[in-house]
Amino acid sequence: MTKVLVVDDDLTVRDVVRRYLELAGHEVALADNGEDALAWAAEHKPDLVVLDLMLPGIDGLEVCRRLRQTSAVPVVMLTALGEEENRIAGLQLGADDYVTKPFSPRELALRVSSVLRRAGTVPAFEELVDGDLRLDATARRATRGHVALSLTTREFDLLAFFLAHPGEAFTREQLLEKVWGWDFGDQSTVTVHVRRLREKIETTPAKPTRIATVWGVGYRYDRA
Amino acid sequence: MTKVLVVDDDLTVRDVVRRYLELAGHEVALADNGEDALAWAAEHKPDLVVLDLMLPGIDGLEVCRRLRQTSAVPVVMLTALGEEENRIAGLQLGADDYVTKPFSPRELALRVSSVLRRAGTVPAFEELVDGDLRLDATARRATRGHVALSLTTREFDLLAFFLAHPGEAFTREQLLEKVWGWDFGDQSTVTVHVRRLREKIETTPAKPTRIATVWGVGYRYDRA
DNA sequence: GAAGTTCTTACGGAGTTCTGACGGATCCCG
DNA sequence: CGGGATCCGTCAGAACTCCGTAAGAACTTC
Repeated sequence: MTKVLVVDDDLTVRDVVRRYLELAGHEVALADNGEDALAWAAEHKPDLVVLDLMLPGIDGLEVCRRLRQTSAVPVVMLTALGEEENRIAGLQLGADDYVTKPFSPRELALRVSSVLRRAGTVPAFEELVDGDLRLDATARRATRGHVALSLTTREFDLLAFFLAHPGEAFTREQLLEKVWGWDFGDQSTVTVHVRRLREKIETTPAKPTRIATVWGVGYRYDRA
Repeated sequence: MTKVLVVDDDLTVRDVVRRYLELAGHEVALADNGEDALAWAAEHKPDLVVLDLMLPGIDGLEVCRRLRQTSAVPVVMLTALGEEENRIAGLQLGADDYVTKPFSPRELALRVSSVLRRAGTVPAFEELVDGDLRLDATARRATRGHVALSLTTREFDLLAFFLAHPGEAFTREQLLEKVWGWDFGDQSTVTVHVRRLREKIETTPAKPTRIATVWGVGYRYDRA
């Protein structure tokens, strides 16, 4: 498991980012200021740091500079619009990528994965396989036998989660939390996505053999 | 047997939660305030704590914090809707999962099992086995030999209870209380469900060998 | 054989899941 | 910028499953 340190003074940002990174399989630590971030990083050696540019006390640029004095840890910068000059400075200081606020958390998670891959922290290929079903997490590509499945982002995430937890029953609420990252919401969202996914991976969608309905509970993925 | 401590100031909640957790095979202790909970936990080392956020005296967050000072016991938080901020704080303090009130007791039991599994307290698959009958609580799946049994929720719960208490005779009233969680009700409900269950697990339903009728009393499960 | 108990069957309501459709949002390409 | 396609979440109605109840038949006990 890769350790990612997220540094931002905004609680909401921290929380959203944390959730998405965890969803992507990272272990996440949080800090709301530069001092704590540096202290934590010195002790725990994170695999990557997500760093807000604007911070109370020591600002992001300075944090980045100091991080680089002692390690080569990859850094992804969060910059607000109109901080162009700083962003350029950040890149020169060795930030490996940057994301502009307001940003989509999913995009951030993607960039983080991409940087980790480039840095060689994470293997280039991560596969989930069950029977003739094959899911390449890195390329975000799915195949059944030799046929490519055109799954949407959500469908891919959902199937990936199922493949990672075969034989375990989950409620819609749990799936909503684990896959969508929502704490509340319409559970029929799950129902419909399961249906769409079945449409694509089941031989007979009306009589599913892979994604089983657990009546009164939710769904369960059964290995072939 | 795993020991679970349930902390809630509402008697009804405690009672319902207790019943469902016992049904899932846990040993349950109750506390209605933080002080008692901490004292009990210090002495008895529970495997997991179900903790209400709103408590008289020491609140749930503080209880969680103190628990964590002395042990790594997993915590599942109960939060009311609209306590979003607290919930987030709870997770940061190390709650392993949370359930929002009003919650389905069945879902809570599922989450508890899930957390215990993640924590490694409990093996990945918890099975009740008798002869060729096999009942997987995690997957909520039942098989006989290699054939999957399509049990309904009630049937599953009923069979699980029987398998957990083989050779012991129960009155319909007791079953109604232990499995249904009812304090009163039509006892023929039990009769009919036993019949339906026999239909699915007995070789010759009319001459049952597993679920025996104890005339004038109720039923008893006999190991194969 | 009578009384009490259990078995069996059937039914309707409640709850759950499935299905198809719709409108908004986003992305892509011209 | 526009236009089109895709994807996503929501909804409402249909279809289905499950459950509790009732009522008569069959069985056990005395």
